[in-house]
Amino acid sequence: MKLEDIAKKVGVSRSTVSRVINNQPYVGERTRQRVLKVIEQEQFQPDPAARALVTGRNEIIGVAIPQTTNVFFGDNSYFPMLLQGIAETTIKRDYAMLLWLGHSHEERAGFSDRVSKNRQPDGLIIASVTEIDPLFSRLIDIKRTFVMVETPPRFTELVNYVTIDNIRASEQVVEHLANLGYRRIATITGQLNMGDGAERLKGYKSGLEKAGLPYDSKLVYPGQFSRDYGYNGMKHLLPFKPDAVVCGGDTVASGALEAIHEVGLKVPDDVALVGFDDLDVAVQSDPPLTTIRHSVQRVGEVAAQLLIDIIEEKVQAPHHIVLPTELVVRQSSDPNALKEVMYPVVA
Amino acid sequence: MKLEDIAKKVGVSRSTVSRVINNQPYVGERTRQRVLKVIEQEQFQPDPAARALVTGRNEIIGVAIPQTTNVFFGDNSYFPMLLQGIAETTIKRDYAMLLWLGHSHEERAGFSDRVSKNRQPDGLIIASVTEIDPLFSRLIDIKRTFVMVETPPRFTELVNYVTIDNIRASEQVVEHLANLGYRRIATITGQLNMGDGAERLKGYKSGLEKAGLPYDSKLVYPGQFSRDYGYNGMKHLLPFKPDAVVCGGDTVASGALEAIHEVGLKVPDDVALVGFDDLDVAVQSDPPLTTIRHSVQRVGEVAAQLLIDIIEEKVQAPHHIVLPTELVVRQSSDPNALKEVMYPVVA
DNA sequence: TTGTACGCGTTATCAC
DNA sequence: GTGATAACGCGTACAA
Repeated sequence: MKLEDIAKKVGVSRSTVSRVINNQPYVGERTRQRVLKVIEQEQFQPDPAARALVTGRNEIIGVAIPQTTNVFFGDNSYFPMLLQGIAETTIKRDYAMLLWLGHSHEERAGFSDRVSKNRQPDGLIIASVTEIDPLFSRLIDIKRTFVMVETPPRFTELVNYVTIDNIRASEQVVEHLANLGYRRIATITGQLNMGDGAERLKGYKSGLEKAGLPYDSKLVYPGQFSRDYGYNGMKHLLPFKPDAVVCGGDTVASGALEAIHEVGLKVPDDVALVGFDDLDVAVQSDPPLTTIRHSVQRVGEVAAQLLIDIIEEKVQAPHHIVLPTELVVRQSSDPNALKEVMYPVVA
Repeated sequence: MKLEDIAKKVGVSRSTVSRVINNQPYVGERTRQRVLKVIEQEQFQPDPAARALVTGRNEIIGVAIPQTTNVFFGDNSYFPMLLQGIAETTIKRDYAMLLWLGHSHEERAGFSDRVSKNRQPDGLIIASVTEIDPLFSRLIDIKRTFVMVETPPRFTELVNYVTIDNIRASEQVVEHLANLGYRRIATITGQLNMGDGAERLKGYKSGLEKAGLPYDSKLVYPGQFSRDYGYNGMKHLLPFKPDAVVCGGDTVASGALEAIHEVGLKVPDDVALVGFDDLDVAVQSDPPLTTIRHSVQRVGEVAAQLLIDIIEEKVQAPHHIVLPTELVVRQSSDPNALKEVMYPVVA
């Protein structure tokens, strides 16, 4: 079935049918109805390739995640949630979503090539990009439309991005701990060549400053967003006797917790612990983790909205969006925090 | 830049350039080299839309996951791994991957519509489909090329699929427990209207039979692949005094473990516990879970290979592939099982 | 071995 | 309001 077949069936020309399909004016109401009826009858859908050839658009957005090893598998709910958010928007706006995943045993250049050479998507969302990622500069070079999740490593002003307020959130964490009387506040960071990791450290520092506490580099362990970095980081920090540890992520904190328990110390009595992201593991930990809650799903949703708006020229690029966060206090920092129920009880 | 521009630059015709690009014969070696050089210089890539219009192919495979609430977020590493496996193959075969995620607050019909009406992908992989899913029948109706992950709910013989040997695996679990002397072996199943869930129950039953143990419906709790179903299921089973529980998945088992601990019983002393899938949670549990190991990633990889082979007519449909599994014995069923090290130790 | 000419299904641009 | 016709960029028989 093609446009012309429909036209013949209705007794009008191709152009009229095309107008109806694309909701264009200059079609009589009666004609429009007759056309719509036949389209419905025949379950007709215009050929996307033919349409793309002439319009230059595919109604597809691409999503590229270069770092699967750390992000995809480490924080194992970050990624599905981001995708879910993006999907939410693509459904609403009637787009499809093309996905690229980086490979551990593949050079960055290869990934960058695959993604940037493919012209099928009308624009891209890229996440978890490090400072040195070639994809980033490449996309800028070839002037591809894209939106970053997290703050861009460079050209910050020129690039479209959606992120959460990492700096403010970390400041809040430090403030919370300082208010509870903690004085030797250490940190195990996330990956520092990524936007989120770097900003959370930045917030930790400015938080200390605002609280009037000294900054001590011995209390800073540069890590990555994974459980084993948390474990190793904590082992490293323990000799320096921190009374509280701010972690770059909840999985990091869960590793740190393991290390603390291993040496027989208690949380929060001996050491307070704070995560970031409010993943499942934060609630499932014993004790549950104080953390920063934010909606990864919402970030994905908004990033996709922004990208599509840019593609359809509804907003002007560059555009920056910073989404809010919320401090969630649990027992890992405050023994008096409200307890939450974990599972539904049997009736 | 189009085909013709390259042709002009080299001083040959469009067709010659096209032949070079598509590795066709009847091009002089000298000419071929000259063309390749200019293509390289200009970083030329043929317009995918134009190409698709004439070939009818896009080099895109679609991936559809209707059930995000349970599968996507519940078993939070199942999904990323499946995608990672599919991605592995698409990279190798030079395909791209179009992703559809179902929405909790969307009727199944809507999802089914979106996926089946989109003609961009050359074929589809569908996962986690229940018996009643309209997508399944729809795809058959419109004769779309697709490969299922898990055993299809109906028309099993006619549908392409890749799955693991769930039945044999469950039998092995029961055999293992019976050998250790357990006699009242209960089960908390996965979702029974999905292939994996149903087959694992089937294997549990035939396993009992082979072990010469009686089947008791009181010892079967029909659940879903999630932690709270495990918790509730275990609460329900406890009054019937099982001495071992076979769970439909590791997350289910981890919920069951919680319930067992809550009433002050010990694993495996009072009740043995076995999971399925060998997710991270299986190792992280205390005690670590005996489980069935299989590679979800491999399933994805093979499913994509099969699909692309079918698209390119390298194999004939329908085609069925069953991948092997491995029983991993840990402390949750056998106190004498070897202990594994969880984290790398600080140097 | 190379070039010519046509077709793929749609949208855009004109006339009517 | 409606209909003819020219693009869009590429693959491919067929002719040279």
